[in-house]
Amino acid sequence: MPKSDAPPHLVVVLAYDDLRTFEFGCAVEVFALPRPEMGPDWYRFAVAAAAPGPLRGLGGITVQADGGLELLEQAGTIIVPGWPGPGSPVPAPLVRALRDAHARGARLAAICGGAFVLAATGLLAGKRVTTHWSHAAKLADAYPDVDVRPDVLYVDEGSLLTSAGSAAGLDLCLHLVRRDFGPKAANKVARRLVIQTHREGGQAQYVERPVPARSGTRLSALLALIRENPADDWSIERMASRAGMSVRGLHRHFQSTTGMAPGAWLLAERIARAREMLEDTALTIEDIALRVGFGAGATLRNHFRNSLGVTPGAYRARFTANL
DNA sequence: AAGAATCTCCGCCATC
DNA sequence: GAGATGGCGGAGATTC
Repeated sequence: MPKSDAPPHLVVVLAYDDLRTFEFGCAVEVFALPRPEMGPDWYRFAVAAAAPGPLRGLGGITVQADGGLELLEQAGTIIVPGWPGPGSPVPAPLVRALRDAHARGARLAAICGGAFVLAATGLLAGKRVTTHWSHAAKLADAYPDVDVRPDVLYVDEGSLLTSAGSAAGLDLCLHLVRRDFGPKAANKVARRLVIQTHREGGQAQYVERPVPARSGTRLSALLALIRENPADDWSIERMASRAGMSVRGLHRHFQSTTGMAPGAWLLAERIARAREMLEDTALTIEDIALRVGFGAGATLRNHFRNSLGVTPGAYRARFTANL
């Protein structure tokens, strides 16, 4: 977490001619939106032009950057949102600016084809890296000393991060938020993203859908198991013994990887599942309750109402009416 | 619709 | 000495 006496962490996103607007948008969505609720330490944001000259984006828009490469000198994180093509040359001044920034301690994060830009700096040698699946082979050919992993969403090598195609850029950006501000903040941002794309009428709140845990976490096997069998009896004690830790330890691990207490996570998971069943099955609410692990329909109704602001019946009616 | 039994959460401290 | 871990207990939530 940034210290409160330092100026907030500056995120600089590169813009270039023929800009990949979708990848660019991922970074904007996470880092550039005003988020007063996140407090005064939240990121500052700027767009830097990778080269002089007019900048157009895919889709025909024109882009106005905040400045040129000099912005990279103050950046804590630099994001390369795609790149026009694997064969597109990376300008020497850009390479130099990225190297300097990295030497100074800045993080470099590439979305999709942006990995080619990072590779051109030579900093990726020996590192694990990913990119869009359709470019993976080209990247590996062009840079034999880079360890290309085509099958992951993103790779965190500390100060060098890369993500797979398009939308994986969101996962990468959320990952950065989690690193900087913790899982709770990442969940908040993630939830916001969903609200904006799926906005429904009224003030209905959304279940906190937990940010997926990094695989390899001590908890990830347990979480998967619970998701497969939500109806089982998942007392805290049973979860703990499944995960091979004490109850207290389970609490702590849940908090740190998920941002929620075990019970709260389980509840959110069961409600999310119930919601899916309301949407695409005709099961009775009683049935759904049992299948997702509530002891009775009344319990489901209570929790559903509490976290979504609608009764299950009303939710189903509205959902099917909106189809 | 209300209440008693049970479970969960989390700060605190000792321990490894 | 920092960092993770485990146990305890009480306020509060949950269940039926």
